[in-house]
Order: sequence, then C-alpha cells, then structure tokens
Amino acid sequence: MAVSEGLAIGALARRTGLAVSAIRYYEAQGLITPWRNAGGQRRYQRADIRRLSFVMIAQQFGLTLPEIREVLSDLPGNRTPTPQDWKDISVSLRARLDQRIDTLTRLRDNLDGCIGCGCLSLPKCALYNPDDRAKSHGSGPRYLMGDAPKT
Amino acid sequence: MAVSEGLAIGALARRTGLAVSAIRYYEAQGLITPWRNAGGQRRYQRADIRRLSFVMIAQQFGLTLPEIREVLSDLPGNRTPTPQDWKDISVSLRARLDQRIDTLTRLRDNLDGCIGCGCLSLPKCALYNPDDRAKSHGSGPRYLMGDAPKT
DNA sequence: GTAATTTCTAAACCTAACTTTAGATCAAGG
DNA sequence: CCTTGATCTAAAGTTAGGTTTAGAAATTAC
Repeated sequence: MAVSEGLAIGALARRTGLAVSAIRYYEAQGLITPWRNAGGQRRYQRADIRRLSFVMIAQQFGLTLPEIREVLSDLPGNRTPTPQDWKDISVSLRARLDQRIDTLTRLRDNLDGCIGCGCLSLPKCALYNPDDRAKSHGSGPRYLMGDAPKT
Repeated sequence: MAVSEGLAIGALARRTGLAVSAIRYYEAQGLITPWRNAGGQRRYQRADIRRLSFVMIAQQFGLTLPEIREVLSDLPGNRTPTPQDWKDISVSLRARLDQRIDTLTRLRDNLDGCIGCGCLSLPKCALYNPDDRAKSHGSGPRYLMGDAPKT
C-alpha cells in the first residue's frame, strides 16, 4: 500500500452517499478534479469527501452548481483545505442563506394581508417584486417580470 | 356584448403578466380550466386572473405545480371564489411557508458549528437530515438519502 | 370582403441536474 | 489465467416548467 493511492470513485460514492454518476457529473461541472491512475481511472483525495459534502449542503441551501463552484473557488488550490478554510467559505454560504430567509420571511409577512384583498390581481402587489425571483427555484426558461415573452 | 363572453387567452396573459404558452401549460397541468367558445378558443372568467396570480405567488414560495394544484383544489368548484375562500387557502400556503422557513433557519444555525468541524464528512451531521430534502429545489431525478441509486 | 391579429394543436426544443445504457477496458480474487 | 466486479466514455433519457415553431382556423379591423 503506497502512501497515497487515492480513493476510487466507488469508494468516494459510498463515503458521501452520492451516486457514481453524480460524482462524474460534478467533475464535468468543474466542482471536483480527480487525477487518473495508470489505467485511466479516477482517483480522489480524502479531502474530496468533505468537498462533496459541502456541495450537498450548499445544494440544500438552494445554490446552483455554478454558484457552488464559485463559492468553492475561494478554497486554496495549492494545498488541502484546512478546517479554517472551510469556515471561511461557510461565511459566504451563510450570507446567501440569510438573504434567502429574509426574502421568504418578507413574502410570508405579506401573505395574510395580501391574499383575499384586491391586490392579488395587481402587478404592484408586494408579493410580485422579490429580488431574486428568476433564480428562486426550479429550472428551465422562465418568464418573469421584466423578462419579456415573445407573445 | 353579452354579459359574459369571457376573456381571451391573450387578454388574460396581459392581465397576469404570464406568457400565453404558460397559461396553456397550466391548463395541461390542471391548474386552470377555461371553457371554449363557438370557434374553439379558450375563454376565461375574471376570477381566473386571481387564480393565476395565486399560482405565481405560490411558485415564489417554492411550491411545485402539483402542490399548487392540490392547494387550489380546496377552492369551491361550483361558484366563483370569494375573498374569504382565498383567505382560507392562504392559510394552507402559509403553513407550508412557515415550515420551509423553519427548515432553512435550522440549517443556517447549524452551519457555523458544522462546517470546519469533522462532522462535515459524516452522514449523521445535522445538515444531512432535512425533512423535505428531495423536493427542496430544482428538478430532475435526484439521488438523495433513502432513495437508493442503481450503482 | 379582405387583411392583419389571435388563437389553435402537436411536436420539438430548452435548462438543470442527473441517471441509464452499451460496449469496452481495468483491477482484483482464487 | 480466468472470471467477476469496478470503471471508462459517449450518448440518450428523465423531470419540471416552460418556450418555440409550423401550419391551419377563428377573430378583429378597416
């Protein structure tokens, strides 16, 4: 056993709970970068378990994969991230989460006064102008205020 | 002009800000049910403006279209919904929203203590067991805890 | 009464985030 | 050495939530 043969993709999958196909997909999206062994198979570092765990958590917070990649780009590239490194990027994650919670809370507080009254049919209703509307959830092209449809 | 010719789909689109194609799509998903005029064109009631507005608001809250359809099913089918009817179903909406906010808040409160510590690599971490994980956001098949992948 | 709009349907296309499939190659156990 | 299991790549399929396109029929406007 050499000091560092690395983890095979199946082992990493078992450690993280992710599907093998998902890990390959994340690589294609630039979220993780394994090296290859002599036979061309992917090998991962121990630290990648944590990296993928972070990806999963950030996803629960509603970040898209490109957003997560961006957050991860603040990790040092030249060495294995330390606990402090992880703590540092968690700050950025936390800020996004705080904003999301604020938006939902604001929306909720408007709900009671708004539904049932006339404003539900008006475009100026407070519920119609959230900040992060277009990206709030789901995928696919989405027509939203200020994003003119063809017809 | 008869008393009730109804709104054409284009008019409804202008009133709500939705694309015509989206309105047809919502019909296919069972969210709205127009009638047809002699020529086969869709006609809508005035109350449908509010119905679609509700759909848009519920979407911002993160509900999927099937969920919204379910919420809307509590409206009276035999008559035009009254303001009180709308208020009633808003309660159901608010409950879901409260839960979502709670989940996010709990997640956030765990974040600082969790990232950077060893638990980030462990499946038992508090961040790994949210209630509504599978449906929290995004689309497509998603392998998540308790939903075994094939390989 | 004709021209310009709208609307109709069905089917194809789009994005995000993955999974499935197929056929080939690698690695490990006996 | 051979067999079994793990990986590899590329391409196609899936879901949600829509949009685009094409050709035809209905409405509206003049």
